Amino acid sequence: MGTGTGKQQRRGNTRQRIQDVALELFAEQGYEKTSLREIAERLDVTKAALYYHFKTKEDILTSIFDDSTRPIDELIAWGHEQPQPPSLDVRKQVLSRYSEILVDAAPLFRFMQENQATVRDLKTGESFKDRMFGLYDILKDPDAPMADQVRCFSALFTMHGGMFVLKDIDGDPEEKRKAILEVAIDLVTQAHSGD
Amino acid sequence: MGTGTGKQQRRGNTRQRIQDVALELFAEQGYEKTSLREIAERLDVTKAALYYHFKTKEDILTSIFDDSTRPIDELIAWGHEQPQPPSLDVRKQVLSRYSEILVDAAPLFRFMQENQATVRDLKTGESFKDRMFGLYDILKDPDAPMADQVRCFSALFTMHGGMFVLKDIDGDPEEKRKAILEVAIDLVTQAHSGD
Amino acid sequence: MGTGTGKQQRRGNTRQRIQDVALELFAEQGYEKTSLREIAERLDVTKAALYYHFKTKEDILTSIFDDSTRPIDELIAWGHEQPQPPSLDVRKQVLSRYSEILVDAAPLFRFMQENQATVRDLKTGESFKDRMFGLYDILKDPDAPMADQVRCFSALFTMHGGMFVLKDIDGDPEEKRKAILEVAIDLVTQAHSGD
Amino acid sequence: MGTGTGKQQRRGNTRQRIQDVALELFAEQGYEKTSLREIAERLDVTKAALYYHFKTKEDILTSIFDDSTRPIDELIAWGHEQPQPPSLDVRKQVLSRYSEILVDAAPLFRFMQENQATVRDLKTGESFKDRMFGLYDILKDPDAPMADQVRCFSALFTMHGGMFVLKDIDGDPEEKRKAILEVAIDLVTQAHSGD
DNA sequence: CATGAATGAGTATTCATTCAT
DNA sequence: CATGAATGAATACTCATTCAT
Repeated sequence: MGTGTGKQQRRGNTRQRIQDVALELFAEQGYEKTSLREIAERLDVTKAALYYHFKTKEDILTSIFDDSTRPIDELIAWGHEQPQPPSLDVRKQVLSRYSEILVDAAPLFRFMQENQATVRDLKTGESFKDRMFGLYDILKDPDAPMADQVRCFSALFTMHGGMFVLKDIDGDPEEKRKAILEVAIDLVTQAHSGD
Repeated sequence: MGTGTGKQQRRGNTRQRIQDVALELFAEQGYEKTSLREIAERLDVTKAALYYHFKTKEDILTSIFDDSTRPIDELIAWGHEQPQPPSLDVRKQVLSRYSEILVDAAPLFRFMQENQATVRDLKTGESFKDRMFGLYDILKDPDAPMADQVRCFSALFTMHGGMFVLKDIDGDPEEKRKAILEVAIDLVTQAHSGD
Repeated sequence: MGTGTGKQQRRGNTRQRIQDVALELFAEQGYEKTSLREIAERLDVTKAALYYHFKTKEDILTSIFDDSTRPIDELIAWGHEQPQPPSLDVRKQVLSRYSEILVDAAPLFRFMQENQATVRDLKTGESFKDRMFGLYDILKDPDAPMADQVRCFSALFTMHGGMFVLKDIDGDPEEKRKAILEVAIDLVTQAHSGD
Repeated sequence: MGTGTGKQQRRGNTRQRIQDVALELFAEQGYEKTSLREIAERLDVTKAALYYHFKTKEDILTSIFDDSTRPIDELIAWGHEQPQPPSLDVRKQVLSRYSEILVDAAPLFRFMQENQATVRDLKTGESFKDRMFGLYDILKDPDAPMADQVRCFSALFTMHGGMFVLKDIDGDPEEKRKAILEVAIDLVTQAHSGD
């Protein structure tokens, strides 16, 4: 049998490999600056092979996005089943679960964050925005004072920003994640007690 | 005769007009997706004319950045003159002044935020990052617990994010700015009291 | 159970179906602009399947052409058996029979007419031209004055052109065909009486 | 001074040269099969140079067409000033003038004739068709019997077809043109006397 | 101060074709 | 009988940049 490496082993999983390499390069260099030539070369296939698996460049991105995004959709769906306005506990849970999702989908989120301008007029961009507001919808209490609404947004931003800036900072990743989550939870807690 | 509008009036300030139009387009569509042809066309000059005023495309961006960024440099310089670790009052003042700077330089910041991937390997990108860490350096207390450090970062992020997300939200701009500033100040205050 | 429509029913006649769809698309959009992907998709088979039935794209066209063209070959063969120069009656019969052939093979002829440039350096193109001159050979009298030779060509052209332009014009198709045939016969009649 | 050949001399007339070479190649090989690379190579410039002068490939064709087509527009305009239905003399003059126009614009017309399928969904195709019907409108008498209407169309077709088929035939070009014109005039004369 | 003309390197995308299964 | 996966070569088009005038 023998687990052949190289050209042999890669049958059937080309589609997946394209997505992996593409996301890696998109995150590293940006969407516009990553050419299909580059992706193809790194996979050691021709550009045309990419077009066998995906209809367009945008389609590659979309497919990655749709696959990684399911957990968030589930979280949003769960949130919408909860009573409105949300209890503090629901808010905390949302943040907590979101924090874990972010860790898994880190490269994609980093990409989204850093390529907003590019992605804005792609379908992917719209979906992303929708999801952000979807989360915000769950956290927010529309009757709360403005500062408390800001706090909810801020909690989300803290988590996003934190994920990617703190890598330039010393410390254990898991510990950092927890610190970030703590601050975010603090923010919604204050927003809640303001009621 | 007469002062004439249009082509006549725009003598001598072409350089400035290029910067204005360029920033507008960069912010609207992204740096990569904005071509020099587009900038030139909107100004009703030829592409070659742009090269009379600026050495490269990047140079246009750099020049805009350097011009709009001075107030931040001054703020950082002022901050560094203050004793370390910073008093709560200093922290508050930094955020407050930064908040005003952000309002004025909104398009540039929006651009920076949305084009990180692109701008990362431009000189401009480096400078921007330096400035962010410059501000953070002033706010932070290296001996504080991690959560408090996160709070300082979070304060900065809240301000950045707030500026651009809250435009999708109802309410008077100045009021929103104040709410954002309030939350940011709250964050550093808590960070401070943790000492 | 049941004779089943769709995929089931189409056994064995795939080759024919390819030809039909191909001709339809070739006529509609032109040979170059019709891709094998398009043909395959419309038939709900893969491109590779086309290659099971035909060696090349050109081969598809050639096969259609060869199949639809037999009646003309027979007409030409018949014409060549007649005494030279042809009697007026022979000429009339040739036109008359040709008129009917044209009706049946309309899509192919339309295609040929509209894709001359493309088809010129395909085998098919050569064959087509040969056949045109074959017909002309039967009609013409090499000793007649030039104007009469033109009339013979004109008769042929009238029939070709007529078929495809008159569809943009009101009136019953069969009536139009007859009017066209009448004019064509008139032309060869005049050519003949000039002798 | 010296009339430098080669790269020197060709300043200012590049646009014209592109049109010339393009028409030559379009007519020779067809529109689709002529690539911009080929045009550029034959002119010894880069592809990008073509794009300095024309916005798209189609634009090259359109520009050629618009330039060569003016005489026909004038002829149509003149025809529309004449009383309706047209006198026999007007009809003859239209054909006669059209015959001369065709000689001058021969390559373009040959191209149009041979690339109908391709050109159909280009602006140029529409314009061409419009012009054909424009001429037909002048010649036709809507109240005449169908056969006479066919004769008018036939006259036009005879001229078009004649131009390009007769080159495969022996004889002096000018003499052939006259024979063709004679047949065409005969056709409209008959159509007229049928009134 | 600016333009007209051009370039070289690149891009995403499409196509006819092949072949092992 | 047909497909899934891939290729090589091409295509139209765009862009930042240059330079003589």
